[in-house]
Amino acid sequence: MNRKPIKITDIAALAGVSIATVSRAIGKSGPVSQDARRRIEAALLATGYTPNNVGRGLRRREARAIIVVVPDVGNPYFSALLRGIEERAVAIGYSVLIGNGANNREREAVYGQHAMAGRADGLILINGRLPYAESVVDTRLPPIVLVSERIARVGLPLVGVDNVRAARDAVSHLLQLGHRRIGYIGGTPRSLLTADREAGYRKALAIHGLDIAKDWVAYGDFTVESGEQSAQRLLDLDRPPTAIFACNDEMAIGAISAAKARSMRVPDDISIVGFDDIPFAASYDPPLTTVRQPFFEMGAAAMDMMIQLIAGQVPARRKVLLPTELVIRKSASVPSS
Amino acid sequence: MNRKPIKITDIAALAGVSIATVSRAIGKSGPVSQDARRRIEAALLATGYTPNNVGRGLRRREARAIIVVVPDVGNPYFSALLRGIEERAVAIGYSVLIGNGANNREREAVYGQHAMAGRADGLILINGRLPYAESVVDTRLPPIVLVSERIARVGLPLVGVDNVRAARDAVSHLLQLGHRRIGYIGGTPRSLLTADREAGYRKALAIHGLDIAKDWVAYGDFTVESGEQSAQRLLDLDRPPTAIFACNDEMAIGAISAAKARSMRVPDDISIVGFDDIPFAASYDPPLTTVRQPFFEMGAAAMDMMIQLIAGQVPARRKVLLPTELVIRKSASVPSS
DNA sequence: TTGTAGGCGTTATCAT
DNA sequence: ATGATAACGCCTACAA
Repeated sequence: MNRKPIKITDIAALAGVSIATVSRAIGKSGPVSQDARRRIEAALLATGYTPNNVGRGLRRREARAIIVVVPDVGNPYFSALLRGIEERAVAIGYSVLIGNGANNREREAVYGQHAMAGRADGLILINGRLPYAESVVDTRLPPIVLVSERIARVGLPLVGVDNVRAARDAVSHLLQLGHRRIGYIGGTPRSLLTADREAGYRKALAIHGLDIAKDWVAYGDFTVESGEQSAQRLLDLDRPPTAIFACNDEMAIGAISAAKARSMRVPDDISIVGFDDIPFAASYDPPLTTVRQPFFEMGAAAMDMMIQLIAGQVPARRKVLLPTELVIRKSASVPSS
Repeated sequence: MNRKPIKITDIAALAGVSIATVSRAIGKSGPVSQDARRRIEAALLATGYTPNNVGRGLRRREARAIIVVVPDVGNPYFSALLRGIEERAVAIGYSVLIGNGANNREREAVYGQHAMAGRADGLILINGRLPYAESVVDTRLPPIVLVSERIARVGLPLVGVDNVRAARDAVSHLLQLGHRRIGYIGGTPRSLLTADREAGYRKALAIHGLDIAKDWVAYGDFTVESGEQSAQRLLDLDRPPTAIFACNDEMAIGAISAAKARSMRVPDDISIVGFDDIPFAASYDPPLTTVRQPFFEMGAAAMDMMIQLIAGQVPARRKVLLPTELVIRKSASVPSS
């Protein structure tokens, strides 16, 4: 219990030099004689000294940490993103603080506070919502980078994918397989993700000159259960779709459940395509055909952008769109009818 | 880009008092007159001032943050754990730094360094491995709490479950259903988790006076693929087991895949039980019968213990074992043969 | 090449 | 009840 940290003074005493020299030696921030350097390094080794981050941070006016606010750490979708961020952060000696928004505005606001209290030098938001009143935007906040979901009306730097295009490609795949009646399951209607992917869906059908029955579009809330329920609605129609494009993999899995529950085979009786390619997509039965988002790369790109921003540089692009890839597995095939 | 933080001096000037009084007012650490308090609060409101965490940390010699080292943030298993930790941490104004060990000793060591650099007041380890040489244990490190996996030979405080007992209960369930030939798929052989759960498996069979054929035990590495391969080995036996208990859900899912691949029906032709109850266990086909670990509660308990440790208190118990629960879904039933 | 000293923003001690 | 002032651990002019 009686931890007593080693301080720069201890090293200085051991090496028989001043703390300034030690600091210069450690930070390579100034000239140090061979002789002094040798003795300092010996002391360093003997003690295992590591500079105190708090003292250093105070002096340098930085925290060397960033906060990542996610809507819910429970979502597997974020883990690869976090890995990407973490990978880059660690490389330059930054820490990643995880902020679990818990889908809750107040909880998210806590991290805005933390940022303003100097706990972090930057904020990466993965939830499409600002953790503070918009009025504060330009004053006491560190740099902010958005990932995945843009925020309406706010021109913040963003790393994401082209959702419209990706959705269009996924639905085009279904069309090429021969489907003509294709349903869409969106997430929460207000989400821009839902809207963008729906736009892509509509565009693909429009290109083929196909009309969309109003009944073919249903909205859930990104959960497996909501996907199940939405699919039930679509399947209950008089002329149900022969294929469904779901806005994320969880809902696609829910849709498959719903189909199986009424003894339909996937993909023989109905084709289903998801979005994200979460870790479990490949292990599901049938393995999910889905749009892969390059989560790791997105996280890395976001952190790279953040590093530039923190350094006071203007990033090359304020909007980085990474390519998606349609991963064709077994949940979609030619229509039977 | 020209953020200029508000400092305590600004508040003092605005309120017409000394910084000492402001500090007392904010921290409720001393007497402040009604009048002064009113003026200070007005200034606080007007500026939106938040005390700088770094300055405070330096003075108070604390970081008000803890580091959680996980083997791989990509694993869904950890997310609920993180939520539990985060929930408690946030309640007392602590930050959670996430340390992605990436199953890599060097990467893990980084977080030991961070801790020693005063970046965090505590270390929660979820990987059964120390992020530093054992020789440093008692010197410059903050309090440590282990979660889930104990570390051999090191008497650190632990929050987990009774793996032996939980595994025994799961296998007993299989026995009660009527199975007599039961296989076990473990994780990496060196892992204590693997060993403990295997011990429970053996104990259950021993109680029933059943012998275990050497071939019935296979080891993977906790991944879906390894579960698939291990199950193939078991299924290839002349007299294959009628049921398999897998050390975690991923491997159980892999085992189900393997069974399906050879046109066996689960649970009709073979019963499979997992461990963990990860989010996807319920959505799989068939929904997985598994041992639920109370991850959220484990995280919360670990953080509670950490809070005590940081406060210099001796925790009530150095080893907290939380109850597991066998969740009976559809992947195990009475044997057909 | 080296050391002294001031300051980063806050809290705590000690007079007043 | 209040206000100077001295730390906290580190870095960096500046002087030597």
